[in-house]
Amino acid sequence: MAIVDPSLHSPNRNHLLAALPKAEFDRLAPNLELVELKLGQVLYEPGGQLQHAYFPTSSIVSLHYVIESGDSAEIAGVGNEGVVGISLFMGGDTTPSSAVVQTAGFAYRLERRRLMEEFDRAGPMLRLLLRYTQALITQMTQTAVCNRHHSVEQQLCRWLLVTLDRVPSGQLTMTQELVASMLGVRREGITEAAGRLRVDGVIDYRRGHITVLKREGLEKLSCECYAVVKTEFDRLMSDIPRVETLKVVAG
Amino acid sequence: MAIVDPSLHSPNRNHLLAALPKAEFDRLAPNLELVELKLGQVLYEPGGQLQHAYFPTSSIVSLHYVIESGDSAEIAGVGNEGVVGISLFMGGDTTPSSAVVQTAGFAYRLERRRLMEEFDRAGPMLRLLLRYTQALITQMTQTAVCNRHHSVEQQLCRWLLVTLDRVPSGQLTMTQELVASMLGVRREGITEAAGRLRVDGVIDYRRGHITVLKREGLEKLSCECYAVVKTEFDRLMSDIPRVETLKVVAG
DNA sequence: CGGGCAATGTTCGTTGACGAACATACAAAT
DNA sequence: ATTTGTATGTTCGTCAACGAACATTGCCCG
Repeated sequence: MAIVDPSLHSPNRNHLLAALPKAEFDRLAPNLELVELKLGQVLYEPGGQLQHAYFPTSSIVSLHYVIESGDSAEIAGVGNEGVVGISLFMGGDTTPSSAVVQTAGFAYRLERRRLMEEFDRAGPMLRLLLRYTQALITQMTQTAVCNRHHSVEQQLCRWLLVTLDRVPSGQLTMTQELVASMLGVRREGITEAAGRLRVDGVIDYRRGHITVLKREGLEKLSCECYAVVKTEFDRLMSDIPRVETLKVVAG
Repeated sequence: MAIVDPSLHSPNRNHLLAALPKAEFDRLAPNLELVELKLGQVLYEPGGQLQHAYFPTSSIVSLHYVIESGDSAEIAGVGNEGVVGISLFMGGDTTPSSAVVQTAGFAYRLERRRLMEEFDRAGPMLRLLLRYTQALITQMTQTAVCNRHHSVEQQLCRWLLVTLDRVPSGQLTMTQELVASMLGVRREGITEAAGRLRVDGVIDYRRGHITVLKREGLEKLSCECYAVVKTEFDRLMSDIPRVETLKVVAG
């Protein structure tokens, strides 16, 4: 049996759960189920009925859209700052997009019914989730304009920065093919852009692994979209107190 | 003094207001203020504190984003099916985008405070606004992927269809320059695409006016995005009963 | 330790959109 | 009716991204 660092598996590694007042958190805690998300796993597909909301701790989930031609694009990403499944409380239960695990890891999931019970109390949980949804909208908005006007290289840098924020080690497990699918561009386009970044000493990589060497380099080459989203995210989520010292409920 | 058809100025020409149960509508009605929105008028700008929500009746408002280079793109449009100012109730009060009047007309506006009073009752108004926000998210999502993968001509057709749904006459007051700014492309690109559509007999136009002749033609040449959004919109908003026969409160 | 295969590298022609520059023509105002 | 400004038309060269085809290389697994 593997020895597991409990801090890695505490619900409060997810910022939303951590931001809940104690009363709300304690109500939810017994219903939070730790699940392991594997690379490529699909949390929901277009039209599928979503049964759980997922609060990532160490995993990253990509909200992904596939069009008729087979081409696709990432609409937004969700890491430990957010939750997958906003359509549960926004209404409609499903969306035309899908949610795919982009980086393997863990998440806590909460049954649709439990989520709605808490949401319908119209208390802190509702305000928190709506505020987060607004931040997610900012991300989507920026993605739309970024797709229109910025180059593949700029978008790659932006994407690496966002991912880096969620993977503090800077060691990404990620093929160029996968990155290309996220950005909705050709794999060759990523190969070329990544090659330039490597020559510049900004990143290094080998088969399925990308290492960020100079974060400032990415920031310089990225379009403004990274900073805009980050700033807006911080503004929206900052006045929500982060509860740092929640005790883990002992099994 | 101009004689005005009162049905044009009834709040229930806005689908959201019309969908409210009588009790909720009656509470809000005294606070709804009819305003005329002029072409190009800016309802809010990035960072500006939004003071009212706007429920369009005959006007169309474009949620618009301008990047550092000066280039821009439309993120979504709001007509009489929706409301401008979701950040008021979602949280944050403002967004990095702006709202610009794309087609002159009327709207009812509601003070931020009044809106929040009703929203905080956690009744039908909350559910309605969240459901609409989910539909708006679908629009933004689709715009993001459309910007990545579809041609200017396809996007023009999509945009004309959306606008046509909000302007039943099919007579749009709109320069190519303005359309280009909406789609975030060059004016010449619109000239060329529109020229092809005219040759095909799908549309006709003259200085600042576009007339749709064959709607089916647009549907054929448009990308899938129009249909996806429309279908999803209908799904999300259909189980919300439309109140057709609200009485106008006499002044 | 040596396949075998997936990931990465490289090249080529093609294309859709861009940016700039300029020509034309319509509609509103004098 | 003529003017004038703005909307539309047209044509360049340029370029970033595409699609396809193929070469190479690192890593896992037998």
